Amino acid sequence: MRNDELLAGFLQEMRRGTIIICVLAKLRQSAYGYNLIAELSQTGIPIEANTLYPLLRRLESQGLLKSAWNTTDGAKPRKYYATTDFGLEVLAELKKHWQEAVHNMNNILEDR
Amino acid sequence: MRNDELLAGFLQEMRRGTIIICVLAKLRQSAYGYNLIAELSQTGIPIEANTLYPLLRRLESQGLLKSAWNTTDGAKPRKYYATTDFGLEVLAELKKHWQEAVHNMNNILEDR
DNA sequence: TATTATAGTGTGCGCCACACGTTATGTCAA
DNA sequence: TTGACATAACGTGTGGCGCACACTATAATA
Repeated sequence: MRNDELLAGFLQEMRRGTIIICVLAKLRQSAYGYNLIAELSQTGIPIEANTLYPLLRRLESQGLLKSAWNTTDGAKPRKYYATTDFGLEVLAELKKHWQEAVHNMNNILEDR
Repeated sequence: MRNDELLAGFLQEMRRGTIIICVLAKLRQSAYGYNLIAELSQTGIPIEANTLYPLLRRLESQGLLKSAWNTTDGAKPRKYYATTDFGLEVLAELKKHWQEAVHNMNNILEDR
């Protein structure tokens, strides 16, 4: 396997665990899928639509997100998602662990 | 599903992408599996033996690690692994992307 | 003989990406 | 005007990969 293919795989794995925390954090302000993809992309966190949509549904089924269709403004129906209170609790926990992880990683990376 | 079960799953996902970079970094000094587990655990990065062993083999098959049995000192045979030059290159790339990811994550987490 | 150190395998499950499908809205030209 | 095409927005089915769990195996040591 070529160098860049290998790397691409690893980076994908790296993103994998962080996507959830990104989504929960972003959806403290409600947004719809298509929009979220653009915003995350802008912030340097690319995510495929085919990855995000199932993720949103999963997080909702776990009670971390709530959703509502917005068809009122006469246009394309959009499904707005937002983080629930429970989601915020989980986010806080994840954030804590994330920061610890970053700290630990830095130790290992800088070590010798 | 209960709160802590959910969290445990997410944290596992979070570790998932970082394990490779930890292993590559740690094995700049050669070590054997059982030992590595202890060292990583000490640094706050727990990893299951059943996870690490296949990982080491995979990374070796990808040319990122090299291994050698040490049976010389008359004791339990230990398989020492160490990061190859190629592995070091990949590590450098991963490190770069990791630091970017941390930066991006911080933006999202602190935002608003 | 039991425990611990050390390495390994087989299986199930979850998640991401790829490919594809679907509906609705705008838009531009014949 | 209308048909063709792009694009916004949401969705599903499938494959592959990697982690964890449970388990096996061997050597040393107490």
